[in-house]
Amino acid sequence: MKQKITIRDVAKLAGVSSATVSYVVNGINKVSEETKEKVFEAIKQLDYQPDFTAISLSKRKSNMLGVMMPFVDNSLAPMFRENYYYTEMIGGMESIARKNKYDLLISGVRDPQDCKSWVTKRNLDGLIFLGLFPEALYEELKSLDIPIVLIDNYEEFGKSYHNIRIDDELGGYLAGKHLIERGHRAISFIGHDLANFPVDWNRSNGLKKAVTEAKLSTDAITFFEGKGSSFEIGYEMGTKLLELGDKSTAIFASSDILAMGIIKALQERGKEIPHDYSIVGFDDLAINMISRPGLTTIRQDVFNKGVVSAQTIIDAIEQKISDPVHVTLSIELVERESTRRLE
Amino acid sequence: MKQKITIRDVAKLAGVSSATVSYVVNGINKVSEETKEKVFEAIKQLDYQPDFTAISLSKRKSNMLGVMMPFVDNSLAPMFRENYYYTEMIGGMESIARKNKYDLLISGVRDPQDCKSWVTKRNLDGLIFLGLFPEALYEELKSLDIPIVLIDNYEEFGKSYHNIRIDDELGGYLAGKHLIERGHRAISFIGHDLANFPVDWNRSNGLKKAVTEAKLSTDAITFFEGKGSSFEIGYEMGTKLLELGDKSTAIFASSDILAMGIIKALQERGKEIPHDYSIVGFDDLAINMISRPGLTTIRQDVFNKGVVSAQTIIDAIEQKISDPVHVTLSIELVERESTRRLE
DNA sequence: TTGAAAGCGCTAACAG
DNA sequence: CTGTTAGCGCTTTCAA
Repeated sequence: MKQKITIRDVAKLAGVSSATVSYVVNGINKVSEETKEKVFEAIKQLDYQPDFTAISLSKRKSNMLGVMMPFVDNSLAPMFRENYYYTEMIGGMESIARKNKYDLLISGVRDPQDCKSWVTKRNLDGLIFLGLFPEALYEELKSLDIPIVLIDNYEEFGKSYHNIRIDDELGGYLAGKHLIERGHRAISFIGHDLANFPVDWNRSNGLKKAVTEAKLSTDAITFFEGKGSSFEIGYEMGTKLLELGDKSTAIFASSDILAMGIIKALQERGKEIPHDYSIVGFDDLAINMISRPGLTTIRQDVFNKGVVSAQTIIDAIEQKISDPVHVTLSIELVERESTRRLE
Repeated sequence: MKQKITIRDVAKLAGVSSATVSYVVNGINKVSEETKEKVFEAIKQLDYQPDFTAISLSKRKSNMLGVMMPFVDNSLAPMFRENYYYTEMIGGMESIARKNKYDLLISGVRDPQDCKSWVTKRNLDGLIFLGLFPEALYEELKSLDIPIVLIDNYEEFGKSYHNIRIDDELGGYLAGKHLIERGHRAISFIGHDLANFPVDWNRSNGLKKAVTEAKLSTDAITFFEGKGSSFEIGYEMGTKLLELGDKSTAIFASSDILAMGIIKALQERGKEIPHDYSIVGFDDLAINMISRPGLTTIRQDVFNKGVVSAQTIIDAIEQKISDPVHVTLSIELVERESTRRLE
């Protein structure tokens, strides 16, 4: 194996000290043009690559970002396999990270200790949290003094961190309004554990708001809660809805993937979408293109959410911002074929 | 910010030298039980976390694995957004990596230089390649002397690296046999640039084999080649197939996502699956659950492919293997509702 | 069985 | 403007 080219090799070849090389490499402006010239020449000749590990050690900065994902069944596998929401967002983060010469480290976390030690061991410069974690985790991390970005967080304690989200209530409202305007008077809401998941709770709340605004009784809504937000759960809920003989004409699902599961269940039982049920989803992920009929949904730009999150944390790391940043990204209803006007 | 706890703090508290602490931490067996005891006690008391960066610098080993993904349109975004094949596989890698205390770094590469410098800068211990890259890249990397795992590679030069793949030709053969046994005598193959993508070429070749074996003329197959393997391309190809007035009764698509695009195109033009066309896909990704009718496909365990790849590279890093390992994982045909027997 | 000390490659006072 | 030098936190000879 070839010997690694170090800053000293460059220094020697350029006939200067390693400090000078370091200055040049880091663009510290106190080196004469002439010397710079020589150094650059030597760098090119040797194909010198500064070692991030060493930089990291001496600067206490790794240029690495940690991305925390929730475990499902003690593993991240289901996340990667089925949570297209997260992978799409990670795509956005990656693009910004690379542009700024950061690398992304992705991990699931068991307990706060684990997480903290991961950050310490790897010298991570910042942390992005996808999903909900126990408050103790954030508490534990406070002492680390690195920027933290929370996505879709509504917790009180979350306010002291950077926050990137959308207006979930507005999303629910738009969905509700869309259905009500099309004559639906009995709507089923299908979401994930409303008591514990503020995102779904807010979406359902938006629906309620639309119903109230239209001067309908809130009985117009039937609530179904699953224990998760997967295709299978959607399928389960759809089946349940039929079994219960629910009389609603429209369904608002708190995520696209849930909606797809519901649609499958309904279609398998001979129901036609949108003839028998109008359905609205949420997110507008890339998988939507697969769905037939095309899914009417509340579109959020998930990729961009990743972009903004990564940019926020990098800005924070590089001291361009200090106070917690709270960003609310825009959403819109996209009408496709899964909803219809009730005659 | 709290001062970082170093090995010296532990040493001091335990009343030993830092070298001794290092021995204990690394399980180097030349420390008396008694001293070990004291050291462990001190570690616990201080909640000492060895710093990977420092370890990395002094051992020249980072415990980080690089995963290279191909760029699409100069970005990884489409990969994360739509290539469920890769994300599913990354899930598998992550699980093994974490178990072995490795972290995964994911990157796209522009040119060989870039890649090499990434490895050098980050001190990566190993590299996994998803997809096809120019040969020059691998050449460039040779001098780095780190283990490299290639996924789905059929190139001649790939033989000197570790290789994880399936028998793609067998897959094509199984698909073809399935269709032929069900009475289909005119089959369209839809794949990605056969001249340059051996995976698709092998799959099509398997189909040919089945056709030949059944003593049919190879005219029985019509080939369609798209420039990619996405839903959109599938849609495009499906449309084209109809426009050409192709008389085939069955379609073998070289990936599920392609198949879904094809199905969408056909269904939109009023064709019924499997009544008008029987369709077989390839991979059996999680998105398949969305498809209606359920897609008959060649199932490979993509998650497991990630697992095996990661395990292989870790074994190589830790010197448990030396010669290039070539693994061929098993596949099977999964029959669902998208294929039918021709009467 | 333990410790002193010289690195690993780079940065950043400080001195000149 | 440039160089000297002391770290960053850990490993690993080598000697005791």
